[in-house]
Amino acid sequence: MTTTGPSAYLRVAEQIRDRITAGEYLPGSQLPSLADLQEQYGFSHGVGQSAYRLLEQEGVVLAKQGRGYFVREQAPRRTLVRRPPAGGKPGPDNAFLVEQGVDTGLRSQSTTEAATADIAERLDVEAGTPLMHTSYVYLVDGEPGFLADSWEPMSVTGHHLIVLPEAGPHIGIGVAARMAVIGIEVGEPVELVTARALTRAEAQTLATFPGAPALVIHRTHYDQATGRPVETADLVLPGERWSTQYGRRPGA
Amino acid sequence: MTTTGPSAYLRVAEQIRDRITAGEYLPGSQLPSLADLQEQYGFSHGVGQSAYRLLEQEGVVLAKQGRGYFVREQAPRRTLVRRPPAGGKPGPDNAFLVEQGVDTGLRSQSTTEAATADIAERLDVEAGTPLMHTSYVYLVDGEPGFLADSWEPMSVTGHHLIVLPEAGPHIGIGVAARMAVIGIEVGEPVELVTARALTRAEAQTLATFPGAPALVIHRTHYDQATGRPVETADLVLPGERWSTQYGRRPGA
DNA sequence: TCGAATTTGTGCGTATGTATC
DNA sequence: GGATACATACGCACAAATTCG
Repeated sequence: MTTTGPSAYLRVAEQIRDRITAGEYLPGSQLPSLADLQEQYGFSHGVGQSAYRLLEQEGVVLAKQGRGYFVREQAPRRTLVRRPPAGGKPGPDNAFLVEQGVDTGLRSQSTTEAATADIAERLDVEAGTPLMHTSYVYLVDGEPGFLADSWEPMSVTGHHLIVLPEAGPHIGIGVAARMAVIGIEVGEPVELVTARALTRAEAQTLATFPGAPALVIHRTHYDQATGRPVETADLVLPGERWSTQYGRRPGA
Repeated sequence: MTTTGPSAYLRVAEQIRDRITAGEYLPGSQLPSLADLQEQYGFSHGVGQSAYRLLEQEGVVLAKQGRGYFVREQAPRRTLVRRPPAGGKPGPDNAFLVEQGVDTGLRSQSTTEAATADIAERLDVEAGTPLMHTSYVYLVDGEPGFLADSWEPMSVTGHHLIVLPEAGPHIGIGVAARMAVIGIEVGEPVELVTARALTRAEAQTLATFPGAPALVIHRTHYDQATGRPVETADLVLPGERWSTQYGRRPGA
């Protein structure tokens, strides 16, 4: 072909997109494999891959390595409430989802590590200070919903049973309650909220595409008596599926 | 090659990144061209391009077609404080920037329009209700910093001098103060925060690229006496340059 | 004004790696 | 283990932007 129209992968992408919006391919169903496209259009499989990657970035299809490409079904957007009702005590991050009757779960893994410069500054300690680092995957309806990473200085919790946030008798009760067990009263956390693109690894566990906009919350809890930080965490929420709420409607 | 180390473009990227962080390449200076890299490392120019593209996604370098690659000089990230000190009255959106000594400005434009379904729901009115819609561009150091769009039912402010938020004697004092003028006491606003990609138009006025992750805040003010919403707004902040803070460190 | 040289961007084929069934 | 599927790396040709003579 000498016609110098839009390039091959764009034409392929458009045809597939049209078929999806026309309802020819239904949400959740499998799309033609790269080999199918190669046979159908005559281009190398890289063309089909470029087309699918474009549609993936548009949020239209989902790639599963070793299985195939699928029409994406969009989950409803959920809201994470970041402030308890006036006078209430803050619970774990998924407390208000549970309240709303959403089925939630949790996977976590703890390791000890040395503080990076970034985390050291947030916890007001020297870089290299020993920390307990816990990674969480919050599940919603059995699927990964959002991620969290928490860091606590070993000097705060190291000598107590609660040193492992998600083991022993104090599972899933939230930072404030865990700290209360060892006599530390924490106030309302300070939250720094920003937006960035998801990394490849994050996108994989969250079943989205790399580069998707995400809400990132840097949360720090302070000891109310001394004013010193006792815990800091990063919450990573895919922007497409989540919003977070600060404040409550009066009378509601 | 049977050595299965990290791939070529990752090694190249790491070396360049190290040189930048070591200060060998200074912010704003030009980096080796793809041809230079090709000669230096012996790979095809695609390897160098992949390396630079990775560094570009990390925000470390900036590509200018036809000119070369440059070490990026990053504007400092600014923080928008979304809660006043305890006991204080909320001011306009840029109040805390002014407090921090940042040079801010404002461009705005008001029109009357009918409520869309989306905005009608947020303001608890019928779709089609007449609204005053005001678009803001907040300037920081003379450059567009973030965007805001505000909607108020004409039934609330229409008979008063304050009907135009940014004209007359009540310019730039914030929603709470303006509403106080007509005898309406508003409480702390409810803010729904999410992340999405910037549209082409937004990216243009904010001097970023379309698709860049942005923080979007849906803010609603309620009349404390009646509980009814009196104003709602969308704040759009490029994620790369902004974070928003909720809560304050105790004692700070 | 124009064209050549230089620089980055895009499209696409091929080989190889890795996950799934 | 083998077949199938997607992912990554990389080379090359050509396109587009910039600069300069």
